[in-house]
Amino acid sequence: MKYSKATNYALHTILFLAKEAPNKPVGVQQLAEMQNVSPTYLSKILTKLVKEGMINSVSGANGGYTLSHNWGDISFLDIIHAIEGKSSLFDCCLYDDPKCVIKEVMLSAEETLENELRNKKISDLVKK
Amino acid sequence: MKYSKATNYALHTILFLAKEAPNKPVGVQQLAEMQNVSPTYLSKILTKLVKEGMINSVSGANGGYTLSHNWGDISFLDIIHAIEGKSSLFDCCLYDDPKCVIKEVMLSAEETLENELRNKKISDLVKK
DNA sequence: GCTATTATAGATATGTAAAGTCTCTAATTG
DNA sequence: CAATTAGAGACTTTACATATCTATAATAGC
Repeated sequence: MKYSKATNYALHTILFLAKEAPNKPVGVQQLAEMQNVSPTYLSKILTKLVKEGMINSVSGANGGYTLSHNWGDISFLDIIHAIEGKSSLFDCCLYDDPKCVIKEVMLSAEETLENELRNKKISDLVKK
Repeated sequence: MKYSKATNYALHTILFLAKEAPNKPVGVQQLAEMQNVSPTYLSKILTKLVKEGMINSVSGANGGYTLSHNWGDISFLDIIHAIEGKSSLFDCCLYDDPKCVIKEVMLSAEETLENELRNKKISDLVKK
């Protein structure tokens, strides 16, 4: 099990926007070159972030992507969920036994992980 | 990203052995039926646990799998590592920037997760 | 309004890893 | 020796991530 490269691209893109260009739009071309990934693929990833309201897109010449106004609240977990989906890390017990003790342990661990990622905001990394 | 079904099978198998048959060998046939998985596939998974010393195998008639003598120490993390491998959940930064702040956050979160899973022993679930 | 630029959408392709099967071999019991 | 059981290796199938390609839609600047 691994986080996807797409998540990696999404995190780095948002961090870049926050650090380098909080206001003016940056084209996917530039963002893609920086990360050595194809523009069309990155664009597909960024569209997910747009739909979740984390970034805005502007079509047309001099367009690109900007952070949404409330970007200060964006957490690592938000970005991960936007890209990877929100389903549980662990699918246990074919017939979905609600009392499965293994499931309980795994879900509790997952919650701990999510709490830590929820408390880490992109804006925390910009301040320094 | 998800934990594999193989991990699920491994966890359930070890818990079953701990609860129902801490000493006498149980054949893969029976273990597989319980979990609705093919015996050869489950056997492949259990062989990994044998190699990590968590369970023992006995060939021949009336053979099967038993827990190793020190099974009381086996943690969720041990089993997960045996099946999924030990590599990091997050591969960041193509050129492996050692100062990447995103990587730092992700690795720290992963460590938190692993700590919780390391502290959960299979034996904790048997006592109740 | 025209053209260049840029994002979005959809279809399709490729690569890789998980999940599972099949068959043969090795070990053990009785 | 025969029956039973685990282990090993080659192989297949399935699913999903990772793209790529092409066409469409929106916007800016002239």
